[in-house]
Amino acid sequence: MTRGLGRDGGSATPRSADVARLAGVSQKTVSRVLNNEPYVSAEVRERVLAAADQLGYRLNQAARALASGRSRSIGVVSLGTAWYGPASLLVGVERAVRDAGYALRVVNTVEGDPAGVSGAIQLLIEQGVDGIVISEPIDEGAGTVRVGVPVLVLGAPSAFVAPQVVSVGVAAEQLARAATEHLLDLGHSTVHHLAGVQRWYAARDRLNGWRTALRARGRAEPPIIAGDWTAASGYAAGRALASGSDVTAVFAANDDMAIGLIRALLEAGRRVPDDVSVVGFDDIPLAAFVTPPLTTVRQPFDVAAREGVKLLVQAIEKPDADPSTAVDPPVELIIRASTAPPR
Amino acid sequence: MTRGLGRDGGSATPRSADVARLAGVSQKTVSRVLNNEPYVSAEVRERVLAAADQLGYRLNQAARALASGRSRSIGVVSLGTAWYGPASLLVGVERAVRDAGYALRVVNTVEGDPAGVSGAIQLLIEQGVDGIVISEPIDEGAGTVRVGVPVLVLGAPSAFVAPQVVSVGVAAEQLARAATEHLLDLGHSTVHHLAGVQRWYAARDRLNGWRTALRARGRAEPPIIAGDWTAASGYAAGRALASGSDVTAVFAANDDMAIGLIRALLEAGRRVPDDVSVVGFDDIPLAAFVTPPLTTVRQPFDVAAREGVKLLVQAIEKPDADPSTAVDPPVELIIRASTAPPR
DNA sequence: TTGAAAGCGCTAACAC
DNA sequence: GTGTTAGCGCTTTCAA
Repeated sequence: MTRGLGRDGGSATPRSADVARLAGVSQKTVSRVLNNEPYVSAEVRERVLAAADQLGYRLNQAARALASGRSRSIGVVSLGTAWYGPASLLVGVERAVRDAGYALRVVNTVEGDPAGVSGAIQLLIEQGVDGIVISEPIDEGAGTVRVGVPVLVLGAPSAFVAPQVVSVGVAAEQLARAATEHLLDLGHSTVHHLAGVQRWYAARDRLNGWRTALRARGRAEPPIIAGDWTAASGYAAGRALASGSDVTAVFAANDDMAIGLIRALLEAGRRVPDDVSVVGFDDIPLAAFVTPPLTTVRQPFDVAAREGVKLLVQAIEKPDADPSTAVDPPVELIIRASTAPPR
Repeated sequence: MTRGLGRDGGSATPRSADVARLAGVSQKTVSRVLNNEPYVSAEVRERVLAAADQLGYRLNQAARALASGRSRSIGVVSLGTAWYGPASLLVGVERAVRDAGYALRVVNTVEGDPAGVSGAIQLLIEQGVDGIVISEPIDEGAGTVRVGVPVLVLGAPSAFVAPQVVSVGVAAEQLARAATEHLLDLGHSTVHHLAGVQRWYAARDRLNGWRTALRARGRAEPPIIAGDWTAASGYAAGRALASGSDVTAVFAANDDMAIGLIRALLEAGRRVPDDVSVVGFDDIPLAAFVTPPLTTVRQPFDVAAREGVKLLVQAIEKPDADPSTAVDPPVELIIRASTAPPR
């Protein structure tokens, strides 16, 4: 693989031996300097760095990976959607991985893909990643997946066997509970739940948080309304719900469904929040600008990604160290205008 | 780099020599089979494949990259945001790259990052990518960037010097023109434009399309309203606009701004579309579910990504072939309820 | 504190 | 059709 200016950018790509020659040292010394190894005199270090700079030298990562057995790259398995949650998580992961000095490789899974997560992991393993991030896992019913490198599961614990499995939550359950309690605190006798796709652990977490809040106060648990994360499914749920006059409060598993739901409610002549209060989940950028502005909860994606990757890198670089546990990020409930006390 | 089950998944990771031994052939023959090279008898091929399967053999990509000078990976420079446009493009690129048999490496740029796009490209080059995708480039004023591998620019042409530069548009200009013409066709005497950040080529394309439509009909060109892509900036623009009673039609450079704009208009007592018609850009999943449902245009992200990556792979694998040009995807205008004839 | 030699696991070029 | 011989550009011993 050619590098620097690349394929045939005029002169041949310099290698570490060229740098060594120019600096008047051995090739190994160049390697030492480039890897910040000790036992190099400051004077030699300077000389090597200057030579490398002069030549426009860039390290060949493939050679390094082959010789060292480590690729300094991390792979992420992400959902192949442009939805706000997964997309935000990916942005956070990229940032954290780059800051840690690793390269990022991405493989998306698509709904209905037979290979699924384990297929994506296989692809990443072949590419020689040092660690794997599973972003917002879904339950594929495939049982346990065995992996030979440390794994970080972001979003919800899942079934993996690996040298080390780090799991960092995105506070979904606490947030769902907080959202439900907000509605209860407002005086609603109970709260309906418009759920996400239950194969997603994220959907289960939200459902569990809702259920926990209800039970803690001894409230009736209304039948769950099934959604599929899309605004269209929220809209369909809203049409069905509009006829049930006993519904005064709904907690939707994401903002898109909440917005679809509200639209259907409005069309059916039910006012929000006067007749029905609605809480969403995600705090998408638009949440403050829909009508009415949406009360919702915000997931700490950036914190989760940063903390999680930190732990993953630790597991990669110090396999024997005790896995330190991640901090629980603060729960953020954003109260806007889609919730009010019942009439 | 250890592979297969990985780091220390019980037994040592098998190499091609192990497969060769088991199959009773030379190591080179294994290589031939694995690379689908000709001149291998069907019988031997079977035997090798069976042996590889039995051993759970996985090719070591680092070794392959080092020996062949090609990494079979493509790097993408993307914006570090979870916004719908960039996120959709990334999903499309990942899909297309994987389907082409390449691995994907991602480096995001962040607003205000001094290294910017050229820094991201450097990182990718060091990682040994065979080609680079620039997703939705922005003008950093850094002049021309030199790269040694083929480059695909997705969204708008930009300044690159590379062995081959492929540019595939996402039809932004035609779509902006169609959006503006829709408003004109409805009978509006002119159309205001709520623009995106002008450093983004995407924003310039939309502005140009709007301007072209106006000029083609000899209409007055109202002063441009500056936005920053966010709903908040659309909201601010809406408040300012609400007082100008001459405004009857607005084309916003994305849906988020359109939605913020509409909200401000509504709050100020101006009805949409009765008093003011609004067209957005992107067709985000929520566009159909806001109030009123948003008339907008849809960018062919998936087509652009697929076509673009096809051309890029061609440039990588057949550097001397004539660069075939991409097809122009069809323009899609989605008329919903935020536009109507002026009163 | 530095250097020489020996691979890492593949593909490339050439022989047979 | 198949095998042999050399590397790819680094890191890892081990010596000095």
